Amino acid sequence: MTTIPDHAEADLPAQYDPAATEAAIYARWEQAGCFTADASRSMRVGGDRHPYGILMPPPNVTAILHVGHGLNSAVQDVLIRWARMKGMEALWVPGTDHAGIATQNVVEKQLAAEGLTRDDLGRELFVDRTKEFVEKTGGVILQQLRSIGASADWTRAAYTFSPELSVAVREAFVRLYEKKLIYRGHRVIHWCPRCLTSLSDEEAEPQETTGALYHIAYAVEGDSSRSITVATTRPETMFGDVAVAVNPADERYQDLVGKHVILPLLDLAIPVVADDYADPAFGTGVVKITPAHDANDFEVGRRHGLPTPVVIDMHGVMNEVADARGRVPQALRGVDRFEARTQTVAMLDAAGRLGKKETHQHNVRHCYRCDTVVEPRLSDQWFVRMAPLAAPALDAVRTGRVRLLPEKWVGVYEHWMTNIRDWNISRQIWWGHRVPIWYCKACDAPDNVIASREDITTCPHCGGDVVQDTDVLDTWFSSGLWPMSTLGWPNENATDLKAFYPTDVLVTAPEILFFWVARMIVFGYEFMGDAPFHSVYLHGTARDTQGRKMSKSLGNGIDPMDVVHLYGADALRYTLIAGMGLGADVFLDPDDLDKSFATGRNFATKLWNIGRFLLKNVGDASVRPFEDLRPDELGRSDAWILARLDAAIRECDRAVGPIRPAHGTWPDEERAAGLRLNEFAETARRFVWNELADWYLEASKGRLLTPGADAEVARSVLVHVFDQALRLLHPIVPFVTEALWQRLPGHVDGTFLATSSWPAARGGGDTGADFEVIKEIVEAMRRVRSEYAIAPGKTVDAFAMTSASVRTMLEGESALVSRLARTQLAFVDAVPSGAAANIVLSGGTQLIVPLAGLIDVTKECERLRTELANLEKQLVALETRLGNPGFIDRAPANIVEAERAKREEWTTRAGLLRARVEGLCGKA
RNA sequence: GGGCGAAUAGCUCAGCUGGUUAGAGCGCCUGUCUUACACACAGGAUGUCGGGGGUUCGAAUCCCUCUUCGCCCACCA
Repeated sequence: MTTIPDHAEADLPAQYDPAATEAAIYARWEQAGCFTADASRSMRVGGDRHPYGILMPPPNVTAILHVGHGLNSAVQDVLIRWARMKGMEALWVPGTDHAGIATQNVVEKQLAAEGLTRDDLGRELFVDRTKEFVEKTGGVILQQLRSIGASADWTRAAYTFSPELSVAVREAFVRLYEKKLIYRGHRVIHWCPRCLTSLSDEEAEPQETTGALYHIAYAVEGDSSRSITVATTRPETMFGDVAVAVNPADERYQDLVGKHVILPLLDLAIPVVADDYADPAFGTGVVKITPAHDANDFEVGRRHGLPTPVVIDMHGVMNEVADARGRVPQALRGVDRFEARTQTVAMLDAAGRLGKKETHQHNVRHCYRCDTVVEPRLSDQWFVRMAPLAAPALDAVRTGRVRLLPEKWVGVYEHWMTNIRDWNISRQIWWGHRVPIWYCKACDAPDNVIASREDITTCPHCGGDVVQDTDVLDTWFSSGLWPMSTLGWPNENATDLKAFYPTDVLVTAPEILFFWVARMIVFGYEFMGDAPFHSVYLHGTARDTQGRKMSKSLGNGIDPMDVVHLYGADALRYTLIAGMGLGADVFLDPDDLDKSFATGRNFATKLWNIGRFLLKNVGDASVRPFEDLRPDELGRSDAWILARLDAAIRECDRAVGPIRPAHGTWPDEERAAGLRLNEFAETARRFVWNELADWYLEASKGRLLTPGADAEVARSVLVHVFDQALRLLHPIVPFVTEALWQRLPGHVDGTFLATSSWPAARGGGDTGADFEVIKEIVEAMRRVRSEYAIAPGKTVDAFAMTSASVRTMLEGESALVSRLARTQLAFVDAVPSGAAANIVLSGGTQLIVPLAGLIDVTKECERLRTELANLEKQLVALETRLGNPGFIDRAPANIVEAERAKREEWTTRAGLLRARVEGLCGKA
């Protein structure tokens, strides 16, 4: 570990070495408690500061950091560091998710490697083993987050399966149950035959699949000459058929309604029912009804009072599971569903019942955790009644209590919320919060189902034995409570809860808008009576150069830790933040990290070198306090850089945006304001690099080398401006800025940039216009030098023809012009004769550069003529506009005024240019 | 099938409620080891703002339409 001297000598390496500094800096931040929020300082509990809270989307406890986490955390860290510097009591709650199915799958894989299954261990041992695994290797990601600089409050790290959070889960479940918002339902749900659990609608992901549509002929009972044909993609489910349905309006089949058809292979008579569900336009217009294996068929079956034979078991294997005696042919029993499909088709073919087979594009749902094809299955599950809960959550977004950014997600959210379906929250796995429901074996009254906040062993009604429901809850049920449970809910008097709920911004990926975000809002209203946050920042995805999502399976991912080791956390953060528009994807090349992260790495190095320059040229002798400088002491470049700093501060503030809605709800004009972190990064970069480094530093070199009062002013301004720049950049690149800030002259031991204040614009004062003129001359002269390929070492003479005031000013800065553009500036009252380049600057100043021996007159004339032609073309367009009566009448006065002023300037410029062309090249 | 969004420089994107000669980063070209930085400095080139139509004094910006991509939702067996 390297220690950081407070006032380092100037012999720092030319290249920033993040590895040597980052870990040490982070350790010092953490030791000093920089990131630990003090709830008592929140205004909500009588403190002196506005609270500002962010809740980390808890990564899976088994996860290791990938670039998506990096991106997500970088955004949050920029915001929380910014809020902290803004003087708010900033709390970023980190934590992990026990991730039910995902974690269970990992442990099952380990067991499989040992030749074991979870059943070999039994429930209790399996849960113990998983717990042990999680304790030992879980939470690695939280450590990794430190190395990318995440300034979370680790003293409050939470875990969705901790004892505290388990209390919250039970409380929420029981309350909802008591309000009859949780109920047990017997219906067809999505079942993963590999994970052996049910899934919510959101967890069963549709994938576009090319399948086959098989036509099967069902003979009409009592009329062997007639048959009707059904079309199905899953022929193996035919053994569970209890009817065929036709549309009541479909004339083709009207006479068959009420009659029976013979189910092939089984010779079973099943009724023909009329139901609107059958679409006359699809396939043959006849649909087979398999209530136990299709959610829609289940509804049809219910409407018509049909039985529900189950012919596929929990493993996705054909079997007579329930109400299905004699329905599965002997040959198919115990056969996997896909193999059974092939065999069924062959059997139908042999029986002469198979019609055509068409290829068919359709969506097949897959398990979001293991990608197995989901099987619709009839079973008993716990559901949350969503419609009443969704209403306030929908309203929150509509009224602006909660804003979603980018706003395109609002429509998606509203659509989902208005068509919301009940949420299946029970899972038939072992790793998770056990459903807090017990069944009494003995008594029936009032019913035998007991929901309890405490574990119970006996029935509160009859004292008999009870057994707990074996299901666990959907992992998203506990995540949905995250904003409350991490702050102490259900203890409504918990200080953190009072101090920080509701929080401010939630940063996450749009993929989990419904899984997580919507449910947090729902629970927030149900249990706390308010939304958990006022802004949702939905960021994009990390993609490779071909636009593919980075993923483990494709092997196109980038390990953020590699980037940290190679270029540092700041390089990673800056590259991600600067490259990511609001909601836009980030494109990186996993095969060329050097190129991908050059932006951030180069920027960190640039900052480092500005620091080196400062330390070398300013030294660590005491510096006049900036506040003591009088306006008349400031040089032209000082005034200019201070004005630019003010502008940069304002632009950064505007980019990050309003902290929170002023009155609880976002007004329309602020709904999309702020959180433009890429604009923030770009503005800060432009200021530091293109203004501070490229101009102010260059302008200060001469001054610093000449001891005296002006050098003291320059030292003071330079330190002040760099200090402010480091503050502006700290949220994005915390390490290098902290390392440099602590080396600034006057740094007080034990203080951190991380907990210092955000810059405020000073306002008023000199706008730095004088320096702009100098800048323009330097730029013009550099162009001339480049254009005419003048040797770099050679000094050029230039004559300026300008107003007396500008002339006086320029005379005072001739040394600067000389140094920056290697130009010897003199003044004339009239354009001298002879070959020369002539440049007209804004404000009418003319620069005449004699180029005897250097200039190619033909080329110069060519250039001037082109310039003149372009200008004249623009002027014509401008005249047309100004000559248009409609424009004068309708356009706002200030626009018209601006256009007139422009005409004036361009006309003058064109005149001068024309004269120059005539002088140099003769009449055209 | 329904809904939403996008199309601007070679690439990734800014361009806010219509109004300077449409911008940035990266890339590209030309010079330069100028005493903080070659991970740098200086200079430069590049766009019928997806096509067509309309509204307007004025359109990259608003409206319609077409084309092409993307996203979300959905029970079409």
